[in-house]
Amino acid sequence: MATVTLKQIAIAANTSIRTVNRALKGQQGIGEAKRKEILELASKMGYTPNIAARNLRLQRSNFVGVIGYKNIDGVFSRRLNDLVQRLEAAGFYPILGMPPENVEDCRKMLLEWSGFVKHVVLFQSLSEELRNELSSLPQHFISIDYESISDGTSLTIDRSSGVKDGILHLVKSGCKKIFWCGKLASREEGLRKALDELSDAERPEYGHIQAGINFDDGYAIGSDLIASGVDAAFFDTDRMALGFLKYSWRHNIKVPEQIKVIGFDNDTAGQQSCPALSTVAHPIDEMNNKIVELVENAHLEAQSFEFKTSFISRESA
Amino acid sequence: MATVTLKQIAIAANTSIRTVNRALKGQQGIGEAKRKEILELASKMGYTPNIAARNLRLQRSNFVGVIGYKNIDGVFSRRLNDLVQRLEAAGFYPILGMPPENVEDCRKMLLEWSGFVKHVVLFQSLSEELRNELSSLPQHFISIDYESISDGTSLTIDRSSGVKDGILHLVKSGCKKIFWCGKLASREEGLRKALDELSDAERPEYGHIQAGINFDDGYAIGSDLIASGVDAAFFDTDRMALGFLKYSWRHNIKVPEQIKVIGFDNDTAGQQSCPALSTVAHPIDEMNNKIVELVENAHLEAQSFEFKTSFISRESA
DNA sequence: TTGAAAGCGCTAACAA
DNA sequence: TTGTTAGCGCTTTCAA
Repeated sequence: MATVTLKQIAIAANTSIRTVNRALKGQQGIGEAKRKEILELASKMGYTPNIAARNLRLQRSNFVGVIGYKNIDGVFSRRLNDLVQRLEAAGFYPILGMPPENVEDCRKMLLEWSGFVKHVVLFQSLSEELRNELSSLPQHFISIDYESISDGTSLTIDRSSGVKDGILHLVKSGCKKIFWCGKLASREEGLRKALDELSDAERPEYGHIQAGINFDDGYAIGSDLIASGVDAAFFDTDRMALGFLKYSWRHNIKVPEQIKVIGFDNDTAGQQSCPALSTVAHPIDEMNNKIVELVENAHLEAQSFEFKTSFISRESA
Repeated sequence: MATVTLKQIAIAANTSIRTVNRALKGQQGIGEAKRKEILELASKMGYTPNIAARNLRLQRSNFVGVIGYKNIDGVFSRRLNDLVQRLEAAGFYPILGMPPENVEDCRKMLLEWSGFVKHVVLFQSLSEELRNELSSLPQHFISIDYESISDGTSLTIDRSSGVKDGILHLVKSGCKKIFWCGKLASREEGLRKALDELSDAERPEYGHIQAGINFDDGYAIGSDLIASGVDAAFFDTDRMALGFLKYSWRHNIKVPEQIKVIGFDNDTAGQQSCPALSTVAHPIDEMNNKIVELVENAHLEAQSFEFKTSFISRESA
């Protein structure tokens, strides 16, 4: 912890705190000789300003709370990485917290942050109970992608836009029978939009396999999917699509020749898979820009913004 | 930011700050009736203690600086994820910083943290210039895996142990000709140790392909590696091994039937690849335990500790 | 040009 | 049982 203080320098220089402060801050109203002397002394003594004390005095904060996913791997890690860089460029640093298990833990964590943090970015869906609890806390909440805290601002993601483009891409590539695998309503909405946009002649046959959204789930539905005789499948997540890729690899099914595959999330693993996975990407840059803007300008009113996902075509479709 | 203060409650309750403080802290020396009244008032007014002020007064800190990799994806993200959880359980929260580009930026960042943070965990190799600079700062540095800051403590990883076990595993599986692909000395050391440990009869033929350590590099050396007629290859990183997997997939080479493959890092992508990648894992749990221990006990003396990597056998070898 | 002093919100020794 | 007060390290107003 900071160890040498203004006072100590003042004593050593046989002057007042105010004068030392002037010298250090490069302010007017101090003789050149004295300034130089103090500066040298400060550097010799290894002075470091205590920003915590400064912020207390100035009622400022240079930290931003970030509450993330349990599993930092995956999309969240890329989002966070980008956010950290942008915040840093603006002179802010993130304080990281895991999403709370219960109301108690959550309250405790945020109280530990109080006085340090004005804004908290929430990358996590929270129970209504928790959201109510939070709205009574002094911080301003920026919810990413989920229900906003009352009085907080929210940035949401339109997942359907990228899915729609993906499906249209499949149709343009000649697919006649497309299945949706998974269970997330946000994805289905994209599917629907694409189908609605197509004429009766263009519209492919469409089906749905209900399934979980992890690697193993994608693997598990492999045989059903193949049995259905589809041209193409859209999966709720990349992990899931990767699971299906594993299935088709084991059973000698060629992707995309026999069946085209699209995932969702733009995970790193999908960029490196065989074949490389076509996917839907989150609007990371745009959202993070907005977050930094809100933090910098200390916007504390409730607002909301929406951002669109986009389709990325790679080897699998 | 916290908005209602002890003073405000004191005024509202028509008493002194000290009494309010006693009530809130559950301390002795206050009448039951008064305590109850104050507690109710505080909750009605939405009081939140300002921890920044408390810490300033108590000369304490509940944050830990963490300087990470540029790219938070990969091993680092898993390490960080685990560390955040452990720190939180101990009542600490990480402040995240990107590894600095230059001495200026680094100094600036750490100065912004002063007063908030006693310990800074460094997950990044730093130039000697930077390390010297840091040793003059008030924080205590815990270097993970790299040259330590003078007066700091360091936790290092013995990468060779896991590599050695991987190679021995290959030999036990009957491999007669093994190549090392990459360029990292830490990996070669493991190879050497394995070869030294084997008798002349057991020792496989051994070769080396010099290469970069990314996905594309692994792909690029595919043809050379196949041409060499090896039955197993060890790659410096999982990304690289994944690149080779892509090559072999494209050229219809069966892994592990024709060639066994081992990577390094235990990346998520390698758990999901086809085939699942055998790899060498970092000692994440043990290291993070030690970090939390150091932070909790406010160990400020220079120390060093070493941790071992371990081999994980999956489908590719 | 220089310094005394108040105060950010909190804790705790000490006095009443 | 209650209150006064000093002080953590800093900034800044105001007076000298």
